[in-house]
Amino acid sequence: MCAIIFLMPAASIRARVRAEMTDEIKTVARRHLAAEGANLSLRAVARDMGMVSSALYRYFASRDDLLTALIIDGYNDLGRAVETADAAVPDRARLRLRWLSAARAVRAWALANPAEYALLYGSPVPGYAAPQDTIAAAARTPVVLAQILTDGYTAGALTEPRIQPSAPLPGPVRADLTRARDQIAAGLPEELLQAGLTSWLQLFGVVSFELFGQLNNVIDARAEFFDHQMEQMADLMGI
Amino acid sequence: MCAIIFLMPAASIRARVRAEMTDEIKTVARRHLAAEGANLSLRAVARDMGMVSSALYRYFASRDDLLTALIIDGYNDLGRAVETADAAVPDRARLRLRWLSAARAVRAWALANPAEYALLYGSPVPGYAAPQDTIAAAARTPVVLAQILTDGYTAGALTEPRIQPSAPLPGPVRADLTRARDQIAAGLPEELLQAGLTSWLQLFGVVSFELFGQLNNVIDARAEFFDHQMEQMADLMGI
DNA sequence: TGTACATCAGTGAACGCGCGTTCACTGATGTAC
DNA sequence: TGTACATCAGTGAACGCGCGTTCACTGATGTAC
Repeated sequence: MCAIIFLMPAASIRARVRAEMTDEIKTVARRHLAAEGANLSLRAVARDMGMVSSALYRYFASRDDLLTALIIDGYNDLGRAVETADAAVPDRARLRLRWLSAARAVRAWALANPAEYALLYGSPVPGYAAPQDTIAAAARTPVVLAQILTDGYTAGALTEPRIQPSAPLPGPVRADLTRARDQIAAGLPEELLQAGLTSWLQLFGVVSFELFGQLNNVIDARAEFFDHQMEQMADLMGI
Repeated sequence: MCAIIFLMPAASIRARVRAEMTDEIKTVARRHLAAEGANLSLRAVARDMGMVSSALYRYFASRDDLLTALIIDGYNDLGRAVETADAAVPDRARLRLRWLSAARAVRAWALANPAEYALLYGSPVPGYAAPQDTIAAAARTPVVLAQILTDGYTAGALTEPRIQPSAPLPGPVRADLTRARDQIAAGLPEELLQAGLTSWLQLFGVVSFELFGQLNNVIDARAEFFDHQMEQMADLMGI
């Protein structure tokens, strides 16, 4: 018993320290990202940690690997925030409230972590190609939004978007939506998913424009504007 | 007469060569932007032109100045494309067609000039602050979109968005819209401008998501999807 | 019309930085017998 | 329980690059008298 208590931790202490170091590197890197945009410098991170730059290679095989880890963390962090915001609405049938809550969580996270947001949703970093590993993490936020619609549809509260588009879905688009539906929103009619997609685009469009400066000198009442846009999207989805 | 013909050009020949050089520098810089993203290197541009890097300082006071020039050119180029697309619709009363034409011009320009698009609408370049000079050029595209609505309103074909939001415009947002209206869309009701803003956001949201890779593995039928989104926005505006 | 002078584009060297990555190494910690 | 060996984190020097910007200069072109 004693042997287990004292030997097991001894075995994993190195692993634990390693995990802590890895986390600290990412934390420092995130701070640098915030200060300098996507020009992340390994040497600067190492300097900040009081290490020699080559030491980082014990934790990440390359600068790109560190970037990838930051991106995955970012998607997960945002996804978690959105999930939490949605889950915070006790009455699961109040779809509009859930949508607003989730949307506000996206904006709040983006404002709190502008550099990471830019890393995820801004222009691609030159010379960096995001690996497939990021996909699952990136999907968390859309999954929450789709779930809101699916819940409404399953409960019968939602049958089609309140606002009918004047033109039917083009065939190829419908095919894309069917595929997406089967992955993250089982059973949802394509028309509803389409309205959800529009809302998803609007959500990130507004946040990106606000963060990247396109709303400067245009809209000052940022929070009110955002809320109004999201209300409008709720209208569009019919929730 | 001969004196004028031969002396005047002599005086301006230096100016003309200078203008041509300036243009060539920008052209080469644009090519580099396309290849490497926002990490524009003066030395690389000079190398490509067969010049020594310090020679560029005869034309641009600094790297930031060159970037600013590229940004202004970009906004103007995009604006010109959108203006042309709008003007290409002979029947000025066909608002929906004008909107679709202008929107498609934005997407086409972005796909043809992805790096410049990223420079204008992507994450801000680290350490670079866009000067006020860019504002007028940046406004060209929104002005076209606002003009379409203003034309419809002036002609009486358009009185309010076809889709009434469930909530009225919040006061501060209305104030922002009034100010924007007085600048670029004289006489337009705030509600219509608001619908236009939503469409503007959606337009650039879709284009950015497509360009920055967020639609990968989601939507393959890019052009059809885009058109459908824009039709939907036309519905929203009531044009 | 011809000459002296001013303007200007471009050169080449230098300053003072930065970067990612590799590699042989030291010394501490963990493992197996 | 003690000892020999293996694993691993971190070092420090180096490689081979890159960058923006300044500055004194040359030599051609344009201007004024």
